Amino acid sequence: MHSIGQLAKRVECPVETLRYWEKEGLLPTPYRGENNYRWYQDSHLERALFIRNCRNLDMSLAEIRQLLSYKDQPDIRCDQVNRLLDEHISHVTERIASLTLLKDTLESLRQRCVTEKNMDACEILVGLSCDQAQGTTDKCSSHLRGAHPGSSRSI
Amino acid sequence: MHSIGQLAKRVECPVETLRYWEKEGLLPTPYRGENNYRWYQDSHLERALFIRNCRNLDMSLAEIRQLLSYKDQPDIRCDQVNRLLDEHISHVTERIASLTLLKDTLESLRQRCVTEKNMDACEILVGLSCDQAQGTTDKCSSHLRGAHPGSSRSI
DNA sequence: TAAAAACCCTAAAGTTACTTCAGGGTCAAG
DNA sequence: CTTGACCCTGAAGTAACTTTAGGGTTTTTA
Repeated sequence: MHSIGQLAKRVECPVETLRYWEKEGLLPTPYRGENNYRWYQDSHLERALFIRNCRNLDMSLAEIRQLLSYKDQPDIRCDQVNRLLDEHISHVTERIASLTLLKDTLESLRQRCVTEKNMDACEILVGLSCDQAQGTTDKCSSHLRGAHPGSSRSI
Repeated sequence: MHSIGQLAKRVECPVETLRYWEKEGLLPTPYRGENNYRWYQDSHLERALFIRNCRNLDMSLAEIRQLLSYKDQPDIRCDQVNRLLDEHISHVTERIASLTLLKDTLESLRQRCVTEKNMDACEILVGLSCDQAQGTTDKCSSHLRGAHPGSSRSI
């Protein structure tokens, strides 16, 4: 039996995140002591590790929910797991490609101003003001986050 | 003079986004007709294009706000613009590196299940349940989004 | 000319995956 | 017995919108 703090240490995530996963139905509700504290079994630990591993692999909670539901039906075929993973991999691949394009655009934009000029002569600002589409218009990545995520998931 | 719908077409973004940028102080409040409709001038168009271009380059609204404030002081030196861009480029570079690592991990995980097994024998699920940290623990990218952004910014 | 379609408005809530905050119990150590 | 570490809940905040609800206006079509 682990307290929520102990579980958090083992899983290397904040206590609040565990409570959040529980509220979202990803982590089963644990036993409560008479002081209303949560007490977790090893099965909870395993599940929490699974979730954290998936999150480290940048899967969404929706994807993880899917995966968990597959996992809870041991008798069916696992090709759906394979498919989910394949799709996730292709999303990541797409995102890499789009960010690489982005980087090229940013670097060529940066090249336009190598000397220190005044603002009104800065070629970067000129480049940004024009009507041509700059960078990826990003039709692809409706699924993958871009360049400014929330704060980190460190312990 | 453009109506908000016309501006949205030119800028290739939803009408709601323009109203949002205005509320956030990025786009100046336009003239209002007697029916309370917004009417934009060419200066608004230019500004909106600037913002959209920056967004296409995956800059945050905070970064854009900075850039716009530089732009509004034509007499000062533009080295701050260069610095902002350099930082943004390095964020994007970091994110690419971390996603590339991620992809490797995902692909090696995917290799573990090439045949169709039952769920309880699926090596992928086994791999995801283990205690070892999988993928990037992502200490770097407190600034760059990951793999699941909001819905796209298409028109 | 009247009704339907297209366009405009505001304010508020929803999205993701948490984090932070406010306010308050519980427990072990000194 | 009090200080600090730990636990609880519920609500609000984060980014950059999107969606919804509810309601005007203008243009088009029948």
